[in-house]
Amino acid sequence: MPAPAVHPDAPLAFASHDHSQCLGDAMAQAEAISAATGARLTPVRRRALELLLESHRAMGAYEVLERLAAEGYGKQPPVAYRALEFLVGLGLVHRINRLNAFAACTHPGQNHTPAFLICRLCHLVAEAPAARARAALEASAATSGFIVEFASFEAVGLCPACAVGGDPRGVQE
Amino acid sequence: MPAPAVHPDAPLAFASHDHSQCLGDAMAQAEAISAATGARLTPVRRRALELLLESHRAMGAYEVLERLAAEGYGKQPPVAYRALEFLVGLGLVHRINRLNAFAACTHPGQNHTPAFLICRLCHLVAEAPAARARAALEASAATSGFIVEFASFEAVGLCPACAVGGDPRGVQE
DNA sequence: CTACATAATGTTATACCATAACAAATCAAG
DNA sequence: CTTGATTTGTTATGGTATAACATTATGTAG
Repeated sequence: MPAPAVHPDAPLAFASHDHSQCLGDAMAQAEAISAATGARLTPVRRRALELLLESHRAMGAYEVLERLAAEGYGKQPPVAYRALEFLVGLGLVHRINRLNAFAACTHPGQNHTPAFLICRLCHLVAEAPAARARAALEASAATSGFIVEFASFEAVGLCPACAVGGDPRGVQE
Repeated sequence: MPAPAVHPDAPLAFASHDHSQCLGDAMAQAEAISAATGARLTPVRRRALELLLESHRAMGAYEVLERLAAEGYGKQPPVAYRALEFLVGLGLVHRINRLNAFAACTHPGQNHTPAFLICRLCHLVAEAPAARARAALEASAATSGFIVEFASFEAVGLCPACAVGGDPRGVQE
């Protein structure tokens, strides 16, 4: 799929909330997790995470790169991809395959299997708990002897706001 | 050929089975679905589907293209992408986002929400029933007022064969 | 403190995935 | 047969991602 079909100002969560606090919390969590695992949350990595947390939406790697470059970091793709890879490895950021994009985890540290809810109209993306879905998937997989190591759940549909607003013709899924 | 008597909701790829029959059945289904919807299952489209059915794996668009080109069809990307798009539209082929690849549906025509089980060692892909997982996801989404229209379930792990063979150091993906 | 090993950053170059836009061929219907 | 829509094919381009290597920073053992 082409470019970030990600809406410029689409927040990551549907509900309004204290944004600066959720950012602070997440960064504190990131610090803690990094420290606990001995991983180094270097300036680029930290900044990449902040960018994702601030925007509260899914961003393409090149979009992250653009912002990092503007702040004096490297200007080539690997700069962004490596920072994102690091963050994904620590569970601080999730990759959304359907969008070829990345989003900061809204509740890192917790043992969770996230599901992503992608609104096809406003492109808002939210993270929902998927523990039960994962259990069901694992059960289904076990029937054929398959062992699930990683599972991704991505849903396309209508967020609360767009659902009430009617359906101004499909943007497709 | 009439609708197949059986297509138990079980992943075919991992189990041994009469491959030529499963291919034949699927092609018959494809014919039927095309006819029913007035869609034209032209030679390129038909061949693209056969290629996917034969390999029983997910294939990238360029891999499909390569094979089509070798058989005298067009040599440019849109040739493959258009055939695949057509097949996806009819539900005969699924797109696997995680792999940026496509796999033939193992039981087309049936109303199903598929989950893809991707072996990280041998790269075989099986389709497993995900009705319960979908129900769980919908329930979770409903909590935040989100309406699920399309859901994708993709699991990476070990297929039965690779699981017993031990873990020969990740071919990973 | 120095020297070494390791990890992180940055670069260039390239590969892979996907689509837009247009021309030619094909087909279905009147 | 002619018309209009669909399909196939092309060229060209754009978005996504990684390999490979040079340089710099960091941590650690001596």
